[in-house]
Amino acid sequence: MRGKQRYYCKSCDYHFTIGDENTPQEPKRHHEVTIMDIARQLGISKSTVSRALRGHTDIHEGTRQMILDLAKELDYEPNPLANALLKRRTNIIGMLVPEFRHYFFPTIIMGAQAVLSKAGYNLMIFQSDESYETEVANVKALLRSRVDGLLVSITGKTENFDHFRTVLQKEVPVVFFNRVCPELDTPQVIIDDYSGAFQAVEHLIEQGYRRIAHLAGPSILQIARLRMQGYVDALQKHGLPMDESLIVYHDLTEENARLCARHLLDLPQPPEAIFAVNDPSALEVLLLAKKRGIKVPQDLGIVGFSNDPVSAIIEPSLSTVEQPVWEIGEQSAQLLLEQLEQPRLETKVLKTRLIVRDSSRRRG
Amino acid sequence: MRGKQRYYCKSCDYHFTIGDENTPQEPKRHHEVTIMDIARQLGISKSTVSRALRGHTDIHEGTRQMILDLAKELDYEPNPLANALLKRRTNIIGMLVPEFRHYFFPTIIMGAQAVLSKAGYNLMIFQSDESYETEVANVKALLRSRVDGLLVSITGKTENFDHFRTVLQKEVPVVFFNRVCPELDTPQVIIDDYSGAFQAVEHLIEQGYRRIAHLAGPSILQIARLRMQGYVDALQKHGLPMDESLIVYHDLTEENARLCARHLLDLPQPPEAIFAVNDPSALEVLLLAKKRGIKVPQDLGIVGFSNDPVSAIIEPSLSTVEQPVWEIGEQSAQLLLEQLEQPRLETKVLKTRLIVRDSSRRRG
DNA sequence: AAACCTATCGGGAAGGTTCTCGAAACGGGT
DNA sequence: ACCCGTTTCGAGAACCTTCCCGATAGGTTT
Repeated sequence: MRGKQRYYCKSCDYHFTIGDENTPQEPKRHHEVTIMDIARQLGISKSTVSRALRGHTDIHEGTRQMILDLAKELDYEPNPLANALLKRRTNIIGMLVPEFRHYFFPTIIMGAQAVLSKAGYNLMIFQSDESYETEVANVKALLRSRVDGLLVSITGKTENFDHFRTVLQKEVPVVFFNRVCPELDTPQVIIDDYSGAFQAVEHLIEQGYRRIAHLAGPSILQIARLRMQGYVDALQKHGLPMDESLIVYHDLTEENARLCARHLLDLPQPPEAIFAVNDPSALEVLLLAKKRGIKVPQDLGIVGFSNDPVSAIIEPSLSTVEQPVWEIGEQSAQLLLEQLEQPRLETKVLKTRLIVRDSSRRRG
Repeated sequence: MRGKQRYYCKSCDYHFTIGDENTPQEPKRHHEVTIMDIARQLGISKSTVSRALRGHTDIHEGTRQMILDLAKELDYEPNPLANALLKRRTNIIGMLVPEFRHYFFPTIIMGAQAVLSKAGYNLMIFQSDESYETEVANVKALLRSRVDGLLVSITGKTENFDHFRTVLQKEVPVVFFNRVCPELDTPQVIIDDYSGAFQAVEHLIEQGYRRIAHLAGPSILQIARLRMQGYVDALQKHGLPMDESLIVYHDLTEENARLCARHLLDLPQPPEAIFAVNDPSALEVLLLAKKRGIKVPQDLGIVGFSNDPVSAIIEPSLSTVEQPVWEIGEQSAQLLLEQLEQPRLETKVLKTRLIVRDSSRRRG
């Protein structure tokens, strides 16, 4: 069996036998080692090889060893394409994020990747760049690629969810994280945005700020609505009036955040403090205030959301609401893996924590 | 032809005909619309359908329309797995970066993705986390996934390149960018590190700094060696002595950068200025200096490399050498696409530009 | 009328794997 | 010597597509 003449094609890493049959079969033009090669050399069937490699039970121990040895010697790698075609499983997870310039989504991706690669899945990442059309196109592309599941954080402009309905119709599981979809029954990973925002605004009130503005996100996003609600309720709890003119919505792009910051500081009666929906936009406020010589925190208090690393090193350092970013990735991936086993609805809510820094501390 | 009774399985989005043959064939358990479905319903062969869909020529115009119409009606999507299996092309490009917490690599990825997705390729991204073992494992995983090509930036610890030799042996094209592999004949996208570093150090000298240290990268990396050489030559040109004790190497991790920064500032006779191999490490120096009350730029000049957005907003703002990050991604992808057509050696060198900011300006 | 040409289409293999079903082989019991 | 249960293995279909090679039909030419 094992003693046959084996040849090795150096240029392309291909092993083959000559005189196996009486036909001196020459090496095929392009050779990837397949289970058929192993079977031929061992004079057995491909079924047997497949079973041995797969660790199936009813295989003679000697035969299995022969196969395993030869497979290692030939450096055999199973072809995932053939497998995927047969099993309708690519072992690829699609991930869709709005952007990854800042630290937030990259970190989530890393968390997800850690979990998924341990489970034998690879990641295909797309970014919608806050464009609804791109998001739809990306979902389509992901579906075309036959990914096994989807990890999604939607854009700030996504109002129509038909593209995700298509996904669910094809029985491809979807887990939303951070920016979730409220009208679809899918598992989600979110944080307690409401209480995070509430704490942040209450903290500002405690520091003596009264006219507190909110640089909000697009109200179609749940995170934006919840943070807004936290803001509103905190004001109300402390008997402060809510001034509509102090609420300004932005679409989560950098330029737009800059515009909104200017709008707020240009107000005839500018706010004493600003609670921003995320750190990048809070940062825009902070930078503009610095440029104009507005004293932070004395004349303007600022609190952001998410604890971007920049917030700690900017001067004055930015108060913010920390959220477990890496863990969001992990949990989302974990949830998706469970969906792949058995679909069931589940929402994970992670905790936030207020980090008070210099941008909002003007007492004790 | 078209008038046959068609049924539609709502739960799984499957169209089928009954009474097509005399056997009332019921819908298969799991149904994805295939070209066979189209062929069956039209009473033609799958070859014809395939050709019509592929835009082949010798097909009757009427037939083609029928096929195209039905394909659209059934929402047919070609199965890329079957195609990939047959053509040995997955249309997936593997990308391997050391990390993507900072702005640098994410931006490169975005640039590459823009080019690749336009060309019909998808991206599979891995990060080695500055670990050689992870890099090797990732390359293997990418190869197992049968990617069509590789876009790689190596770790700071990669001395052995056998894993990339394996890739080339399998005739999978590789393009290195930023952190390239010197001993392999592959296309690369780099920047003029040498002159960038030279300018940076010369600028420090012009500002009157004399004892200039270099927080270097691992010397096995070409970028680190070139930047080091620029540093050395700039000193020499201006007749400054080179003090070995002022050169300290770090492995590009954050913790290690912090250690090295401390080491430099703890020196019995500390440097007057520090040129760092990249912005994140320059930032560590800056932060430590601030913490210790060392005046920047008066008592310590600092210049980084890469122009991370944080550098512009930190206080004092960080002088740095700008490089066209997005373009590195674009060009790498472009080069890889060319490799896929026809392998040929090419190295693209992009320009850098010194940006002088507050951390190094103490004159004029 | 026979031969030929062109336009259009079908059959079947290939790509690499897994899985079902069934078939040998072998040992032991009667 | 026959039957039966196990153990071990092989044949072939299926997954979905593309492509090569022929085949058929109709019309055209001689």
